[in-house]
Amino acid sequence: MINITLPDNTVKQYPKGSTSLDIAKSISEGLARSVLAAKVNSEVVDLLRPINSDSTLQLLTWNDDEGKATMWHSSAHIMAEAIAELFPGAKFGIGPDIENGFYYDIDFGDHVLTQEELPAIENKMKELVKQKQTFNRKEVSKADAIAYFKDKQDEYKVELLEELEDGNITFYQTGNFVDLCRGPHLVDTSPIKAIKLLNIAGAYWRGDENNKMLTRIYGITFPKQKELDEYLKLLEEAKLRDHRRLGKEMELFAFSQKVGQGLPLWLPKGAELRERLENFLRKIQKKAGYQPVISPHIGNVELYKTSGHFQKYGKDSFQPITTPIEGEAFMLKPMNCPHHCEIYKAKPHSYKELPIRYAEFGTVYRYEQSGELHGLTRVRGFTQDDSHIFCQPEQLKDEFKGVIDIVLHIFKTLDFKNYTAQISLRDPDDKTKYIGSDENWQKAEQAIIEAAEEKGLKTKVEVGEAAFYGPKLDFMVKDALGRSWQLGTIQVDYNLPERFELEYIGSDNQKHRPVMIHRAPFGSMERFVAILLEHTAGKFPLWLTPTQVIILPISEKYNDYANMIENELNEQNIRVSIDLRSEKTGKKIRDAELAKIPFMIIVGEKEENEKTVSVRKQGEGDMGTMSVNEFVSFINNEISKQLE
RNA sequence: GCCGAUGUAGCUCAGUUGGCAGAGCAGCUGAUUUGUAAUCAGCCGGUCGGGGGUUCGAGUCCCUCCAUCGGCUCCA
Repeated sequence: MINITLPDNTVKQYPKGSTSLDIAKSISEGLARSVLAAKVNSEVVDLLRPINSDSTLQLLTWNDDEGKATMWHSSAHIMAEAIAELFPGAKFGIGPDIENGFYYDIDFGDHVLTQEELPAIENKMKELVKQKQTFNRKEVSKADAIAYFKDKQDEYKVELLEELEDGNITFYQTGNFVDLCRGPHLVDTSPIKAIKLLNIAGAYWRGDENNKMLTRIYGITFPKQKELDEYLKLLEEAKLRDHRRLGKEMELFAFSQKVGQGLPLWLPKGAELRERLENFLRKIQKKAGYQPVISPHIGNVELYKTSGHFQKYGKDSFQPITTPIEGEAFMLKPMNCPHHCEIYKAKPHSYKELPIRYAEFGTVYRYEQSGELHGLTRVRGFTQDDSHIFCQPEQLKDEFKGVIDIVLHIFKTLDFKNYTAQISLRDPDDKTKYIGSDENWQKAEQAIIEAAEEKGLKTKVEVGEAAFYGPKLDFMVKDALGRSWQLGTIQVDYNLPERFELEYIGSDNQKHRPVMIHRAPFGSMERFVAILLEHTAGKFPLWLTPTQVIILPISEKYNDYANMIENELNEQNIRVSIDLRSEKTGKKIRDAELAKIPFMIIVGEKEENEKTVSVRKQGEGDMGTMSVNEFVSFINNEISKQLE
């Protein structure tokens, strides 16, 4: 007998060699039906894997991420099986589960798979699932495995196999389809009740753009049709929150083919909104001891050779502008740091001045690949809420923590709850991508890790994601469709101060090198506004939204009174508009609701006689009648609550 | 940049085997004077993404470029 410890710490005895499924059955039939995989001693395994020694066991169902992952991974196999039947000769790359579903990368040879063919694959999958096919695990030797896939002429699997260690290789078979796979998998296909193949995309084999591009098919499965329907509805609703759509509807920004792709045009309402965001941060920065600076939009190529950016990105930038006579070369500013370094150098500095914090809403231009451009989140011209902090080495950690505070304050004010704090470190195996000494990298990475830890941030470490001059702490936030975007960023840099030979005079009367922090709490105004749009579905907080109040007179008879209220609100710095059309009130309310204006003021005979206003809150309805003064203090109170 | 898809009025979308470019909303004008999510009528609005080709004739077929969308790659 062996002892099995369940999640609630109860210990039960089972015969040696019992499977997780046996144990599930012994607990309840219902559990046995819904269990998808098992976590035995923190390893997720097949339900049919025998357990031979005392273990902890967690039975994984659809409610566990690992349970979902197992089902989706198995679904990827079934999709591959369906494709192998429908498209003989198709070769298979990799087919993992992902956050929402699964994909498989497939080489269809000369055949170009179209969206129209997906239902046929889906139907085949449904057919296979109905057969209640089992997932049969088999351990194979490396030589046999390679021979099998060589025979099938599947060079992708052969390539994968050649990198695996012998004695560690397993196949999984469903029906006639055999796949190289570590597992785990479902016992059989019966939990898969609803299937949807979502889209087709190209993907480079092994993620390397020098390799062949395979066809990637994304799909998702659920244990209930209802859950699939709900998921598809969610995707539809996400489209309504797309910032590109909302930005157009709300007249915040636009693009023009004539101006050029990736070059956003801020419309009046968007420009004002952005200004409010900038002023919000300016106020915070002023309090935190930042000083504004301004630098030009172009800089001599020599500047970027000094910083190292030219060597690293010169080829992929907008190419230098050359002067007609002297032949000097200037680049469109792709980042602000080199300029700020030169501002620092404009005069000698004492240790008593440090930290020096230069801040600039700096517009930069980067030649992003055309396929990468995406609304306001990835553009070729954008404005960073940039700052560079120059400090003594011993001040670094406190400064870094101060910046974390600013980022968190902004996220809290704008209600970003689901962010990931990502520590991006250098890839120690590929140092060619980076500049600077090992010692400085070590110090910089240590500083970030410690500061994040001391601030109690839950962080995720990504190796190889650092900037070429230093490691960073990035705040990642998801858009409506779940795609992750970097907003705030804080970076430690020992390298640029060296390259620019920055100095300060220490208390010992000797020259010392400052450490530099690059930081942008919003990231860029463009991307931040985009993500904020998607999070709020265009219903910005009151302090930020373009129009706070709209006045709706019941009929033209009350236009004069409405105009009077408008003037009073204007004088109180409330952003107010007025709907003087000769439409019925219901129509005016509908339009104001759709325009996402937070408050409507409705005035007619009653209000004019009583010198009051009727207030309606967007999305909620009638709030009753009050005086103009009461309304103004109500609004101001709401705003100060949001900004505290 | 790569793979695939898409591009018709400001927006959402029709447009038959190639045969006179349409609707709703928005906008403008007028009527109406309205009480908490759509009043009625009329009018305006198009190089069918650009260019080239096939054809008696192209929104429709072919080529090419551009832009957009979904991914991949990249992201200072």
